[in-house]
Amino acid sequence: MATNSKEYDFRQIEPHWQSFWEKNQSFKAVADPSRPKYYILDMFPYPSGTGLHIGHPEGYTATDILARYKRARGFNVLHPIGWDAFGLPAEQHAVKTGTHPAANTQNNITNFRRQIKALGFSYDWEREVDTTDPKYFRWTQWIFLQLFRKGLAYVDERPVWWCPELRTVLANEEVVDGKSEVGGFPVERRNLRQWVLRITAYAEQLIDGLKDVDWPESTKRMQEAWIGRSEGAEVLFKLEDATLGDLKIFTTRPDTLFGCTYMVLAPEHPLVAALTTAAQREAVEAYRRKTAAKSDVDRMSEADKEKSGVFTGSHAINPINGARVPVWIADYVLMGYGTGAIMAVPAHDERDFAFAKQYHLPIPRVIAAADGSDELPYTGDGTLINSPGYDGLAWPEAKNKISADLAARGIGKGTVNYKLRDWLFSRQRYWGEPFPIAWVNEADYRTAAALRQDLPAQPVTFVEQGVTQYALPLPDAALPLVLPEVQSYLPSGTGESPLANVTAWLEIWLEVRTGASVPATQAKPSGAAWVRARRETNTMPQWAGSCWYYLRYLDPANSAAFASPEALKYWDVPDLYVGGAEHAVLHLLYARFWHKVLFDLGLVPQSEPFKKLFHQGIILGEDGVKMSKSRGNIVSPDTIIDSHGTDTLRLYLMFLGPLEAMKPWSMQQIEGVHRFLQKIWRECLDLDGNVNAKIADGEVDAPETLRLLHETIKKVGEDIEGLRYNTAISQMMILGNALQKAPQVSRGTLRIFLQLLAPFAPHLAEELWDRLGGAPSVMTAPWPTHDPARLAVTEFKLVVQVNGKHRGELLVPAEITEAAALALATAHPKVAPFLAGKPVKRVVHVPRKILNIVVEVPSTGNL
RNA sequence: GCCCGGAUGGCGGAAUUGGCAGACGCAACGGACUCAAAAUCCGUCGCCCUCUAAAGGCGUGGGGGUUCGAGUCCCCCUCCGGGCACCA
Repeated sequence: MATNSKEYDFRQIEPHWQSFWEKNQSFKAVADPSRPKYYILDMFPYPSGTGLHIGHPEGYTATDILARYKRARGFNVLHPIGWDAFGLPAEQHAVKTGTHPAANTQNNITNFRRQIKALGFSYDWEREVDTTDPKYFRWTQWIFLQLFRKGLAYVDERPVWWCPELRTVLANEEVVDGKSEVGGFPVERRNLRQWVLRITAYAEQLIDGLKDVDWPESTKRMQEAWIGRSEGAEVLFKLEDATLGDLKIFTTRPDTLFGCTYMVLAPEHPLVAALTTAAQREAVEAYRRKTAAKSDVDRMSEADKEKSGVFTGSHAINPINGARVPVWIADYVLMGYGTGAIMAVPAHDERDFAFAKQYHLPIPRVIAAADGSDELPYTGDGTLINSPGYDGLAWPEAKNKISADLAARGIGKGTVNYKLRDWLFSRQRYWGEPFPIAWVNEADYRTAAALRQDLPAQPVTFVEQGVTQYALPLPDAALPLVLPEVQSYLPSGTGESPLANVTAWLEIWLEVRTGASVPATQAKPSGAAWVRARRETNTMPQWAGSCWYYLRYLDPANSAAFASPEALKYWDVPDLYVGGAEHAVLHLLYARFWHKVLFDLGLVPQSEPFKKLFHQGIILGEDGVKMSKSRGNIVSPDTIIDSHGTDTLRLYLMFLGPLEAMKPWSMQQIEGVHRFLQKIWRECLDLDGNVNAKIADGEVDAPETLRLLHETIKKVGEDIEGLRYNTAISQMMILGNALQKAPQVSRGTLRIFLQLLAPFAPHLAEELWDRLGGAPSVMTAPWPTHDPARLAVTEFKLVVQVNGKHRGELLVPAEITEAAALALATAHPKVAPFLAGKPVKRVVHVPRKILNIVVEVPSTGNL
């Protein structure tokens, strides 16, 4: 039932149809194996306190248009939304105000939900997920336990940013120029106990899988570069002091082994102390202290500055030629990559070259440049020189041969290294998923191991003050482990999370089979399965909840599994995933990692989670720069919905330009699309709100109008499939203008027009569809199909060129021959003068497009 | 430094496999309607030359090339945006 508004009163019409959809559950998705499904996913938002940003509706409108279109094409569409609601801002707000972060989070969600509903998106609200809901994070914890059991989670000391003034750990992005972003206090590196996920075990699979997905090439390349696979060899160098064993290095260039004139160890390398001679000890120790005080960031920012390092006093033996080479330490070699030790070949490596110059080390050339140049360092192709036994070989050949020779001697083997590091998976925070882990002593762990089948093959341990602690997972039945109430959301002050202050929750008696617990201050319950335990105080990072939410949408209320096998099979993974390019690496890599683990465990049917990915572009402020509070150029969707309506906002966001482009907002341009919608309203209804008198039943449309209609059906459909909404809208404007100029329009034509418009401006389309006698909803009408016969033309405009220059046009029959066209062209009054007296050299005829007559140009002597 | 992406009127942008550059929209200008304004409708709208027009010339960041024909393909360069950055 439509409204009775006489003019385009979007303030009445839009809420009216939104409540119609809600009442009719128009977007509810029900699994139905007899129908083809289409799963279209948005990156779910973090519900911030500032509300929706104009960038949100850009991506969400794009997916909504496709969702509505696919429904009209007969697909069973799954289009869900939810909240990535754990996160730092809510926690900081809690620290400031003392209110529970959950309360603030729920307020923000309520506001986001209101804003998103006002935009008229066709989400199935019954599938809404909230990562902070224990019913949701129960399964986040459960998946973590699967990783834990598989040996993919471990505990290690890792350096983190610590701010003594704020008494808290800071994330990398909260540290700016060595100071805390909040307050500007100095920060330092501190080693703290951290959970780490073994994502490196999946490095190869994560690269391989990229071959099978339809993603932007740039995003695939970024992930590839992030994983950073490189093939090379590990080579053993004997140390001069044979009691110290061998020094293992990694190189991608074994062919340059003869050019090695020194070795470099990372300052943290375990052999450094033993290698350092008495004479060098003081200098080495000083250098190591200096390096330890620096962060990775400092080490990086000094990258382009001078190299630095210290000689250890010891020497190693080059296995290829027995040469005695000095061993140095330098911070340009990183302990975290390869073996933390390199052979330096200054002639053919920029970094080694800079270092050798600095410390006056020899730089012998062993690769002759292909172009004969003698500039150093030289890192290009060439053939070996100064390499007895290998001289004259091209370097790839030499690489193979030297590798093989070293392997035969048992002192080298081919290796693959990755830049990818294991994933630091814990935060010293309150507002995150608690780890379902309790720490126990060795004897109690043995007790548990005897009673349970679900512990990892190797126990996860951590040595604290000389005592080895064992990580005991809670049994599945004990999930979710919820956050305790705390007195203060401030960190503990020791670098541990606020959870470390909650003694009754933290120090417990634990029943190892059921996960039941009582505070340790109470008497120990009787029974051999009760042990003394301390809960894990870290919480999971915000990435955790977003790693698998697309699976929960399939079956959001399931309390027996994260999703049923039937739901996983029917809905499958998203057919399209739309979100910002800022998640190109982290979120999209982490989620792929989890999905592959679930696949290997037989818990999901496919090895990649996101078959097709698209990044919407950024919308800049009217001043052409990124929207920000400080610039005051932020546009709020609420304001525009109030002034122009959500249909106008949706249409304008899509009309701005290509979806993937970065483009500026313009308040003037939005008037254009608003006028277009008003024009359509007037085409359908007169000033009294009655059906426009020019609308007639029957065949009243001119043939050219019908052709345009069918061209538009074709183009709009194709453009929606290709996410080219800007050109789809411009085609609809062309048709709208033509209908306006026609003296009469058939009701059928107008109704098709409204169907095409419906995915873009659904409220207006519903209203006018109803007012023109359509029922019960424009969305239930099947998508129109174009009739190819209507597109046929009998004659067309042929462009005539002379020597490639446009000289005239001919209206000719569709199937004209080249000879006939040439005859017409030579007689053409605008063309003839350019042909007069000049012999025709050649004629190029592209049927239906162009006729180019190439003639001899008499030389004019001088130009 | 390395790897991507981009540059088209006053503005946002359009242009199958190379085939009428500037669709569509904004702004601007002229006209109709109106007492007037808004709204709406009709028209003009890349630059140069020209009284206007006809006709012509130039034109897709810059320079070269391939081609009957280049916004589109190739080489070099400038600027802008994004990512990575001592990974041996």
